[in-house]
Amino acid sequence: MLVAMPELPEVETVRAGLKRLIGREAVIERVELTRPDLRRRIPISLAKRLSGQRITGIRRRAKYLIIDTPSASLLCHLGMTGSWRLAAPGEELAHDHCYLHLADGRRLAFRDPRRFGMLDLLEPDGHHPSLDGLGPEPLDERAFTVDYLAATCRKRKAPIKALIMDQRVVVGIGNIYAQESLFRAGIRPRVAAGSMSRPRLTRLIEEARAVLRDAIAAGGSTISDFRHAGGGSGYFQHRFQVYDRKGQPCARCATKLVGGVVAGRGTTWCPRCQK
DNA sequence: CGAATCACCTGATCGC
DNA sequence: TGCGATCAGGTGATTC
Repeated sequence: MLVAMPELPEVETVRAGLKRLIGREAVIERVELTRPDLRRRIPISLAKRLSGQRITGIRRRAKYLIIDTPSASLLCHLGMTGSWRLAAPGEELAHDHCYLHLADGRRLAFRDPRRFGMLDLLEPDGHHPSLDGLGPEPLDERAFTVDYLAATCRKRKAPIKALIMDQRVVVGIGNIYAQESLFRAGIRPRVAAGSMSRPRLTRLIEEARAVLRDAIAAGGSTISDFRHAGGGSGYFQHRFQVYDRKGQPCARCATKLVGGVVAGRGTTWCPRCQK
């Protein structure tokens, strides 16, 4: 089965799903933690700070989900395998790490088998070590500009793929959407960032936005243990053109796709379409 | 400083 | 059938 990890479109889909699920008047009656840590320790004050609080909003920043309350916010990263779902009464799955018991009797479950995710408190001032220093949102046309990207790439010898996956440069793009963006833009992943021309960077920005928008519109991509908020049925399986397709024919020219390790991750590209 | 490498973790897959 | 090795990847720490 084709797999896709939670990158910007998937997190955005979870955000939208949770928001619809929660509705207008949701109150967190109680927070139940089933373990003290994920990849990092979960603060013991988290349950106390969020219990009894009304949910005032659900946001996304980069690949982070933020559930706001007047007291503090819940900052959540899905890591590789994190998911939120509406748990059926009495349902407890392996790797359920946190339950938000709502005042209306419903229960939201955070599950993350691999525990690469994160649950933390975000103070009302909005500052957090994981958020400070993040780059612009790729869909923010005022912040993620070709001027900005060209200045960032200048004199950098790292592969362009490494740059666009670097959350300090631009957020939300992981191994999958980096590969898809580069394919669509006709750029080889190993090209040195500093050697990219302005027109090519412009094209890359456009294609990255396009593929992210497509995936959001399609409801995010998915993996076998990834559930959309609400656990709905029939979630869409996004069609990738290069990710995990090494050895298969290019969708555009039918040349056999090649692969290697770029920026420390498995990477596939078309040797003919991408220069 | 930039760039590369490793650690974290479980489940899926592969070879024998 | 079973079992060990390998791989996947976001982030953050470490190394060069």
